[in-house]
Amino acid sequence: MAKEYNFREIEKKWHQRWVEQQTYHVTEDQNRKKFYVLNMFPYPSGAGLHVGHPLGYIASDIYARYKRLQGFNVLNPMGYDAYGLPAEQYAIKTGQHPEKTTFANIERYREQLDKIGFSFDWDREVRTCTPIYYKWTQWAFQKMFMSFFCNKTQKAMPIEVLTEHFEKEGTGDWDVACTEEMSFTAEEWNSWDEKKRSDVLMNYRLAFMGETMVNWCPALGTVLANDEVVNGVSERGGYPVEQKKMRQWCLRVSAYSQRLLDGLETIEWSESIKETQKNWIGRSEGAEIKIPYMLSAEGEPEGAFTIFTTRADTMFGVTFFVLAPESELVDKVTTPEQRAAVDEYIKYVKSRTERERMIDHTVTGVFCGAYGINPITGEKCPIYVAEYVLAGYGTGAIMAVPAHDSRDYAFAKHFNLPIIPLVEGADVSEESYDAKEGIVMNSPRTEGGSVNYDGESLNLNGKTIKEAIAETKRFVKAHNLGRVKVNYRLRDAIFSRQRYWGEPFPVYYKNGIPTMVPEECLPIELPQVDKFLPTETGEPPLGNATKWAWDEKNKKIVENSLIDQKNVFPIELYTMPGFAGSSAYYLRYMDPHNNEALVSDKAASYWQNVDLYVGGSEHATGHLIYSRFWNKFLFDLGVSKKDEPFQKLINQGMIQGWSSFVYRLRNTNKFVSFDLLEEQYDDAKKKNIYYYQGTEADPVYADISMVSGNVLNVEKIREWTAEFRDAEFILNANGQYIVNQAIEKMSKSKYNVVNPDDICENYGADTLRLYEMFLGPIEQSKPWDVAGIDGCFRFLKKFWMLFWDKDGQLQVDDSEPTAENMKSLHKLIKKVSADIEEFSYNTSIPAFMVATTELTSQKCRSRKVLEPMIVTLAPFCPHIAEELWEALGHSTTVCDAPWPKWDDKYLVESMVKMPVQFNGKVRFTIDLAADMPKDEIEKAALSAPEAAKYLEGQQVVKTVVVPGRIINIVIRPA
RNA sequence: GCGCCUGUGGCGGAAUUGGUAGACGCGCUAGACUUAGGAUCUAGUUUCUCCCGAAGUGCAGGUUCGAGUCCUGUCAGGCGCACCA
Repeated sequence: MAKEYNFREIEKKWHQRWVEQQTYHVTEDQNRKKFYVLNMFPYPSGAGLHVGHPLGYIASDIYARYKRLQGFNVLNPMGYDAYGLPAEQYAIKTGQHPEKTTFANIERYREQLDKIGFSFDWDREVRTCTPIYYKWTQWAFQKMFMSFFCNKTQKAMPIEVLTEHFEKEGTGDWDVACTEEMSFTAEEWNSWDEKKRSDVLMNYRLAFMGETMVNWCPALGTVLANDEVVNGVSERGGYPVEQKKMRQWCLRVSAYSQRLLDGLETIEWSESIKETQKNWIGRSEGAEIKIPYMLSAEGEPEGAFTIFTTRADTMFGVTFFVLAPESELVDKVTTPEQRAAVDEYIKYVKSRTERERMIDHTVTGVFCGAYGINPITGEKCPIYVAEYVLAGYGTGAIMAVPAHDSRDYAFAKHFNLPIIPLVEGADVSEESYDAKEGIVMNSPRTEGGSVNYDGESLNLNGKTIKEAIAETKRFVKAHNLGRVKVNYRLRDAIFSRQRYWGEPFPVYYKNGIPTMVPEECLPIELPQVDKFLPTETGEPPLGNATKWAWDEKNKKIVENSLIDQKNVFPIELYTMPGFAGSSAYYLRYMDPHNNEALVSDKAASYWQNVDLYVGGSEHATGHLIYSRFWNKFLFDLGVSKKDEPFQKLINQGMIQGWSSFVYRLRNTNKFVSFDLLEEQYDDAKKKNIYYYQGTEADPVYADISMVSGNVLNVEKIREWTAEFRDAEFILNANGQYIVNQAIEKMSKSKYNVVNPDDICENYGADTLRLYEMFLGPIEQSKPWDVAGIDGCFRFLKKFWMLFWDKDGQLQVDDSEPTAENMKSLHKLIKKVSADIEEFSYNTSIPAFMVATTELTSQKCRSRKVLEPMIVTLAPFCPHIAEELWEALGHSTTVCDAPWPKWDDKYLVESMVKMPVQFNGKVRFTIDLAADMPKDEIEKAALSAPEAAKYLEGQQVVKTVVVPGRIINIVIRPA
């Protein structure tokens, strides 16, 4: 009887063994080099793991195991991003405490993960919702509150440094990051009371409370960060989002804009994700220019506002100015005559949702009545209010150059404003010329068309646009008309949410002043509430807590009834957003049980930062920005030891599922087979509409388990839900019901989820691991398709049979391997080593298959070949590798074996390959030994047996050695 | 509109620095062993052609002795940002 590959027994055995022997437990071993592998930790959703989740985990596990075999001390932890909206919404619906459902989901995740055989060190598990973990989230927030950012040194510093400065010099000319630029003297600062100083400091703190425009989602009852809003609706749930001015906690992420941009140059991330971050940060170099304005066409200027432009060269083409409707300036520049029109316009703008504004780009706007004076030309131009100018970017005011900006152009055409071309040869009769190329003209248009400052007036005619921009900036700066300015699109992150299931803020309100709970009292634990909804008075859910007040003297949380505003004060009702807990978790893994520090200096110094980070690219503008920001702050504090948290990033693609649709005739309970429907494209809705005998049919999801191929199992779907039980199914001529299929993201709501447990059950974890890697390049999205899984399973069976004879006896001996054996082995080692380094695991699997087939047909028995084979396979399929390793008589785990080294000497078969004739020449490819001199290459080529048949009877005229490994031999027929 | 990425058989996808295109798997075809096979094994499988042979990596050019790979243009698909001045 042959010995069967019994994966169930093998995998169960080794899962137990690994736990008993703590095979994957790591400590800070100073004698070994560290390697830190990290997966983006999952949110434990109620749906459990699907086959897409493990894709990245398997890829990183292979790398972690490979690095360990190479002798590195590998940290490969796992945990849970446990705060989140779904658990809270489930709680609102059912009354179940989110902690209960979250922990239940975590148990389920753990069970599923354990089946796949990862090398995680579970002793280091973190859960963001546990007090021991979020203590350090709160701690970091407090540190940010107690810090400001110096633009000169580009570093965070303690806020005391700034207050000392204010006491002595007021604002002075210290360039620090702030919400709005302020200017006050030391006397003023010293005269202010505590409340006023607190308000002023909010302008500088890295974590601050600010009155800002926020994305308010009424359906979710909370504010959202910019990256949580997609196409004007909430990312979760797809509810409408509106702009609202609210007091919220914010993080001054924008202070780090330049460092976030510069850091991208030092890390190994894909170009596309770096590009996405660059776009999101959105650096633009330009100039701010002061524009004096007057309320009537005659008279003296009454004030000035500032505009921002990247095209300073176009100052001579300005024909009007535009303010954002939300800008505070609007009020000042509106004349009594225009007041009614402006008010009405602003009312109109406010009535529009974010989404409407995004989709609809019709030209709207209104004249304010005032005129701005162009400081370069001295011309007076009308000031408009229009929604195409955004309050949040630049100064919320622009100079309009219709000839060279398409938005200004559309506006000018609509309101019949003049258009002045400034570039030679540019035709602006139909559209604007936006390109930054060409020679400047009309600048100035006439003699004296350029205002003289201190004996100098600007003339740009004949210059290239690039030169003209530089020259104008110089001019503006030299004559104090404005300043050179770099703007960033990156906004500060809104850091508070009106929800229950999140980290509470360690903040109480002392007579209206936000005050930090002392550090030694952390964490402030999330209070119990009986309802998870907002209170009747519209307070956030924490308003339902009855014991949520801070006793300042006794330093503890007490009943709300004790609030007296002398010793006992109310605690913050907001909670932190999802990204709070996930921003520094990689540091916590280094030292997860430490209650004295986020991470000890010793652990942080040893592990440094994450060498390899694996996760989805959907976090490009969220987590991956926040986390880099958070880390840079902690780096400034000296807690983190590296400026960038994630050295190398691999974005695994999504595994998509096949969704199936059945079609219900509208207002009936009849379902029609897809092939009987007529299809029509609807331009307005941009999708296909289906009809059956004139009645429209609506798609309904059918669970993937009820479909084989594209045929629906009608009996099964009847049992599925009540909706289908009594339905009538109209079948096609073959008596089948055909479904429509589409490839979509795997999701519970689309009924297309494939669970990895089934694969583990039927084929084993090793096959699942192998197959997920074999599906295609790790970074690509691809649909799940079980078609090829048998191939992987067959391979493992073949590999297994390499070791056992017909009677189930081990057939490995100590014989010397043949040259052929060694070639098969070393080819494999070379290929797999290179593939793992480059994350192209999908191509190492064929190499395994080829080597196994070759060694099987060679009847290889040699331990010297088969043992390294096992080690090479171990990162991919650890269970089968362990089993065989043990069978070969080893008492230690295969994880501690050395990774085999390949040797080229077994691979070079012959010196000369591929002789080809052309134009009287013969061309050879030669495998070069390391430093072979040129004349030896020639000699080898000419004397090679393969060359003989081409060179026989011919006269060699010339030989040319091309750099690389090509040699051309010119011959003349004898 | 701006930026980034990708185009190779029926399918997923391979092809060191430019060097025999289509590895490996799926599917398909034929055969073997079988009562049977959706088990296993063997052979074949880019296209055209009776064969010899020829063509062939979205399309059109270019560089090169030689291009899937490099360059230019173009088309198609995907992703990101988007009245960002």
